[in-house]
Amino acid sequence: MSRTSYHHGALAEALVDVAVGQVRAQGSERVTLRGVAQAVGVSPSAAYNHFADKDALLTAVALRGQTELDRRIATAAATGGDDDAAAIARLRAIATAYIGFAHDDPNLFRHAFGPHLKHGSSGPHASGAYATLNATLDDLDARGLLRPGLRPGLDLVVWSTVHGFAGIALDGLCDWEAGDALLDGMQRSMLTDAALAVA
Amino acid sequence: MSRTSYHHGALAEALVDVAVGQVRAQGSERVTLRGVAQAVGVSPSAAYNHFADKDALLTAVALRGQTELDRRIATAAATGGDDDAAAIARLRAIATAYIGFAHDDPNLFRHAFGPHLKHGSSGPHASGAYATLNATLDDLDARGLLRPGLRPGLDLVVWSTVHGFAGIALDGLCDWEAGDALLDGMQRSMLTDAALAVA
DNA sequence: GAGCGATATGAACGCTGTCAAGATATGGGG
DNA sequence: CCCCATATCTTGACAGCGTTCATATCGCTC
Repeated sequence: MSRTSYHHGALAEALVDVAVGQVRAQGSERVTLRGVAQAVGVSPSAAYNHFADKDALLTAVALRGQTELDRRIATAAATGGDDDAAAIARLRAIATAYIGFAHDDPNLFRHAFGPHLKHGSSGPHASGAYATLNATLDDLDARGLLRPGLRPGLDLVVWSTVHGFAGIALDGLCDWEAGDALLDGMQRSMLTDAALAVA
Repeated sequence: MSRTSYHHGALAEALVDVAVGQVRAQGSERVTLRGVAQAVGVSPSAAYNHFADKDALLTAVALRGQTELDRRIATAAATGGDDDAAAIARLRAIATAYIGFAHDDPNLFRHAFGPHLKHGSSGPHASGAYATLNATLDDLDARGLLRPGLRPGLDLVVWSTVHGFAGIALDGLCDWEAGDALLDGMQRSMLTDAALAVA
């Protein structure tokens, strides 16, 4: 960080920081390369020393969004004790965190998915959030809390359900309050009667 | 429809038609008011006699997408006979049609949801597709094919799951081929063992 | 200290959405 | 039958956008 204004020192990071803020505040569609550069206090063309084009910058923003989602999921999964009730609560907490991110940060969530995503590995989502969900479901299955035969493919079902609800609520097609009922319904469909009694 | 080129006669409809085509082909982000006008053979500002701005035109396109989705769902729901197996197959056909629309027409599907959607009624999706899904689930419940206690809220769960998978596959986060496994898992979680045997 | 690569600037280009003013077609009332 | 009010389309212009290119400046190495 130089005192002179000519060389910034960490322009790339600063640009992404500001861009994330503007995507959050205005939605990715309204974000302008020129506007981001001006907010950083730099000329528009300076950005091209660090990003190939505007899309590259927005891709970096999308990646930040994914990271933030992973962080929220990890935090949610790290709570509770070791008993069956805690295992069930953990799944619920993960799902709630996912929906909560979409609710708290709608513009960043929308941008984190969508065309700017880089699908490096074709496998279902190489991110940490998906691994966390898988581990949580494995735990539930090992405890015998999952209805028999349901575990295979359940990760994708749960992820789709939560992700789909986030999108639907985000589009104003249903109220966020319906999220609790959704998770209730999801749990009723996958847990054993004994597990439901514990939960 | 005049022979002279000055008055078009049905510009509004023509603009939406072309705009739908361009959204389909290039994605809504790349569609240009000027490009649409030129394709129709009209000056850019002519569009402002029929639409307040570009967003209004894109909203009309989104509505067309919703209509197309409704049409596909209705077609899928109109198949099969009156026995239990047909009722189950109907649910599957609806879900497959939903995912199929996203797969066949990714750009239009993406645009049909998202910021350009007009959420007139705050209730969950006033469209025909949602009513069709509800009726199908009611039918399954009346036949006793649904696990007890699952019906309330199941509409939102199923819709979220299918919609979420469409979005996930659309983003390249998992393969479209996983759709069958997803629907299998969904059915396993909601149908009775007897119903699964019939299916 | 000289020079060199990385980094930032400024002006320019073509494209975009949008608007105001003028031209033209259409349809209903004298 | 004609004429005018009105809806419709064109032309020309404006500001703002992403992007590029030539130029200027910094900071590091020899």
